[in-house]
Amino acid sequence: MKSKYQKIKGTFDILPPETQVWQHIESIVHKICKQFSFEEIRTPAIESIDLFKRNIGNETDVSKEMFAWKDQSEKEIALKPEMTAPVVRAYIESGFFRKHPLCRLYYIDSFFRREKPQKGRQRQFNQFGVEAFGTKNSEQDAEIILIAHQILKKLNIKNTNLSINNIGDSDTRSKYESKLKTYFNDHKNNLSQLSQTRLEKNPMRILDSKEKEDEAIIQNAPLIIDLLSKEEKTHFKSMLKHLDALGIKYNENPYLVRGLDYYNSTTFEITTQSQGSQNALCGGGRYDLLVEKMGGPKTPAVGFAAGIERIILEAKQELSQKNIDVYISCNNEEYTAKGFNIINELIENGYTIFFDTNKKNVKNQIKDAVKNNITFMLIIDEAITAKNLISKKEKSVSESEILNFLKDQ
RNA sequence: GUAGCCGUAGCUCAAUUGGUAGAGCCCCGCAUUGUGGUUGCGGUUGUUGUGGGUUCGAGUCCCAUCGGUUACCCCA
Repeated sequence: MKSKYQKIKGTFDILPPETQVWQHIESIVHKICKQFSFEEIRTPAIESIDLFKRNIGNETDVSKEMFAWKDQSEKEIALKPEMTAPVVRAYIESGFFRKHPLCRLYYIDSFFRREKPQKGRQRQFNQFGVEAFGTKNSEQDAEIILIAHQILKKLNIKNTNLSINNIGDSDTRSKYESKLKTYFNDHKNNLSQLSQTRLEKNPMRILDSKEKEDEAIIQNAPLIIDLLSKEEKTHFKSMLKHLDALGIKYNENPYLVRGLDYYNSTTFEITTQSQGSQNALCGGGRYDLLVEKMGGPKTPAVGFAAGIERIILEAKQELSQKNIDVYISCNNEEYTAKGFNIINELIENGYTIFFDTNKKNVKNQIKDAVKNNITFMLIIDEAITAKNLISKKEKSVSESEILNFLKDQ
């Protein structure tokens, strides 16, 4: 049907029965996070635009892709494009760190980015994620990865690939970036056309290149791990040891270096092997300096975020049928009050009912009930007929006998 | 932001070189079967995404626009 209105570009409705899939994922996230003693945080959909501009990364790129506007008092507002900055803001603003030296939070929420929509990439999209503040120990990095691993496992997502790297501090990174630039410049003529333009704008992107001619050059590129401090190397090694102990398979990926300005030390990403460029399910890492940069006390932190839309593309879950216990037919207006009283009692006793307020004729109601796999049917008129649609038993009952009839079958 | 492809009933799709917009499923009703996953008959649903243009005539050709999709850019 043609609607007078249509949804905004890059947004989508989640309709039944697909809502079941979303509920399923959300319940698993809640459950696993709580098992690890992470607590849920919810923050506003809108924030001051500076929160993101200043703290996420390249200022112009970031603001270009945000939904932002000036409100009536000329204040610049943005719909949140991600959750780390709002969580850190709330963490500092609430003084939470005073009560909880080790603060562990998780969220499930919608975010907004004004990008061109693609498969698995919408303008309003949904993520869940966790953030742990207060320790720089490698056990916390490993626990974060374990949570992501457990959630994906419970969602029955197979063929995932965990890539891990350590990118050191921002000093290391800028050193590495210039080293990389020099290296690629030396091999400029052999690089693909695309990568030659990247060389000026974003040399680290070349490491992700899919062009064949770039492969060999990338393989011999300098590695960031060689520039790491002794401390960082130890941290990295012990985290990998924890993962080994857990039997979690990983890939050391020295090229996993791009990302936000605020990341340091551990970074990781979980991808699937299915095709297409949008294959990252989950990404995260350490951001030990962000809390301090945003005006809080010096607090190390680590976390991840996972895209629910992409996970749904991977988790091909079977939809369960509607689970209705009792089909109610009450077509005679004279007995509507009686019908409603029965319905109310069934609900209070935990039954799921379907009341045909359309008042189709009884024959078609029976067909309807059978088609929907409903076991019991109550036909309420002057008398009440209770039917078991499977055993085909049928009985005329009084109002007080209904519950017994349902139990006995 | 750039480029390619696509848009017909609630869904899946037809419609010859431009010539009366259709089918299946779903839904609704009637009958039939042993009142129940059967079968038969009948019925509803469209400004062919929207707006212009060419033409005697446009779902079909042209332009614009909106939306979807794929690749690039980017990816918090």
